[in-house]
Amino acid sequence: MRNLTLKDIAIALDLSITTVSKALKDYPDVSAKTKAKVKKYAQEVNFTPNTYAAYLRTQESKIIGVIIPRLNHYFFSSVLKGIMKAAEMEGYMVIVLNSEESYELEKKQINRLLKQNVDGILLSIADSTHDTTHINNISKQNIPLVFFDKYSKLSECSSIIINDQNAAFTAVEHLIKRGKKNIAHLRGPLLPQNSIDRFLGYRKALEQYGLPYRKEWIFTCQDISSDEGYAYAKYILEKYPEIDAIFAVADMPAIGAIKYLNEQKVAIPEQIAVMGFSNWEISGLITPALSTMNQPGESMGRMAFELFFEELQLRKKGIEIKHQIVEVDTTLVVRDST
Amino acid sequence: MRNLTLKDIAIALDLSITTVSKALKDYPDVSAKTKAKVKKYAQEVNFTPNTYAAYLRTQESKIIGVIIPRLNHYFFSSVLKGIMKAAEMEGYMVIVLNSEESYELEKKQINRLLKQNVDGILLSIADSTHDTTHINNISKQNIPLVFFDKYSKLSECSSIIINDQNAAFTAVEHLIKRGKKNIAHLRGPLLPQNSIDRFLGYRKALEQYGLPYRKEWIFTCQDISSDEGYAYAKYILEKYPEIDAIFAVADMPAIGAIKYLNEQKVAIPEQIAVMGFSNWEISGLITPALSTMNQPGESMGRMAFELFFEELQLRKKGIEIKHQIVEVDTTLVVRDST
DNA sequence: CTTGTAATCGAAATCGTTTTCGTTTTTGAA
DNA sequence: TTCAAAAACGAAAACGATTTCGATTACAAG
Repeated sequence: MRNLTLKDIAIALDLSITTVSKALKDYPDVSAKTKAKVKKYAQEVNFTPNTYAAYLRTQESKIIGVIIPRLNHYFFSSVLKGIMKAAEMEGYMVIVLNSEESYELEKKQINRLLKQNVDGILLSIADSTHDTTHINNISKQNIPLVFFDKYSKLSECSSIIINDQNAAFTAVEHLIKRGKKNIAHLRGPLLPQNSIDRFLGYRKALEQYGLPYRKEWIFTCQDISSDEGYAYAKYILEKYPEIDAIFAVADMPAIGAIKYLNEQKVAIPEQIAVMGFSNWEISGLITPALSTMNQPGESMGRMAFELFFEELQLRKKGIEIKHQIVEVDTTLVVRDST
Repeated sequence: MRNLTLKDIAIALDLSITTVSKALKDYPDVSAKTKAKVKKYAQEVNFTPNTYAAYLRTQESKIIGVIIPRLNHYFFSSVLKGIMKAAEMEGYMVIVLNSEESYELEKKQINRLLKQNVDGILLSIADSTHDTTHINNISKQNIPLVFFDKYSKLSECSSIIINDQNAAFTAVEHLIKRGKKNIAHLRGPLLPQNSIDRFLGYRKALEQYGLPYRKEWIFTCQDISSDEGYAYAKYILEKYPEIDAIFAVADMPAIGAIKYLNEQKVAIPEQIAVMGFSNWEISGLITPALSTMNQPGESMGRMAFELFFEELQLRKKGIEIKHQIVEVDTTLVVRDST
């Protein structure tokens, strides 16, 4: 049982293919009677135009591509969920690709999407991406591109992000208001702007509250894993017993740190407070529950799609597009670890 | 800059479109010289055939659809990761849809995929799905369907699953070997076969080791959430202080239970041991680390794609397909909670 | 120098939809 | 009744790749 075509309908109703097509698309040169008849029949037999044939003429695939750097990762899969829900409302399908934080893979995936003729690409740049020529290829093909969460200052396009610096500032400020004076930072790697910004927010908070910034209290997590948090917590406890708080670049290292501190029966938050970043589902479930900054993944996803969709409409109308950088609010989530 | 077409190459090399197409597909009636010339040029200009145009003739979209019931869920996003990696190796793209465990939405998503003319569908049935006529529509359209993790006995098609009953048996057996005698079970809802099977495995282990099965020690988690685990742990502690172990249908309720037990300063595993199911990334990071059954999501995803791909090849060759039910091994992961 | 065969190549139809443009029919006014 | 304008419809040409089948060329044998 194959799908019906316009031809099938045309034969059934003794009309031409042209008229059927036009009736379904409400062309003005089809009579109201004919339109009604065609629409009724199409409804009955559950007809929808073949998207591949339609593409050949319209050059619209009604498919967008999404590239995320990590798949089984709470924040990114939340974003994906938001994207998919918004896409569905406008009748779009979503092809998902994984860059695994790899520059090479990201390049490859972008090319795959371009070859697939998607109507737009939503991208969260891989940590290891150091240049953007592959990304600029997207603009050359003249299809909308929207960054989410991680973006590149080198490529001019719409983005949906959080203000990492302000959020980190808020987080560290919270630790300070809790009376903490010696705050270490588990920072992320050098490449994604996010971890730089969070680091800057950390430093700014120290400055503003007159606390000394100590370089040796900055520890870099290369893959932002719990293992790193665990190891650094151990190192901190042995080497810098005066440290009374840890601000981690993400929830995972924070959770790893808590695990080690729990094992050592260190009082959290009394002896050492721990602050995460992102608010993963799990963060409220560990003991002690992790204080963190909430990053609204799902609505970021929805907004990313909406940015794409707006841009597409403008392009169709030939209106010049001005790219928007939308900053989403983060909120402080205070739990038991601070 | 639009994508190149066969026509562009034909003009550039002063050949016909036909010959270019045939050269690229290694037809025997094209001379070796011409083939080499065409292939070299196609390589240089990075030509790949337009998939939409190709589809019209071949009826192959090189896209598969995946429907999962939950997106920001460690196990399912791991499966997705495995599917996508395997699909990429065979040049397939993956459209992902979310059923949100809803029967209605699952129906809708299947129809969307059928209208999109995907080459195959990989499906993990929603918990609330009670009949399968919408699934049988897929067979009517004659496209391969593969179940993963959750499946329906009513629809005959290939599946990649674990043996839930045996795995649950192993889990409970482990608790028994640890000397636990009063083992409660946080079971899942009545609909997905998985939670029934896990329950049966639990009961079988009790029987086999001569422990009494007590109906009032079975607690049903409707959405398999940590909140439910938390609440039931509280109830258990107050009402049945003799219970010395909890086997949960999944990691999330187990984590919720541990959270409550931690708050009440109950010794885990001495007073109450807790056993999960699935082995989420986070399960090893809570305190105490959760013992659980490992469910290899990523390789299940890979194998699901492979089942689809094999079936597709057979169909192309006109060979009759016999559906396979592949059972993947689970492993016992012993940590600190038992 | 024919002639038959094998090796190469290309014209054209096809997939299903969209859209331009021309044709037919209807309508209303003169 | 006649005729122009408006309304309704359909033929046909795209879109880009695939594939059938016919046409051309090359080559060897007679």
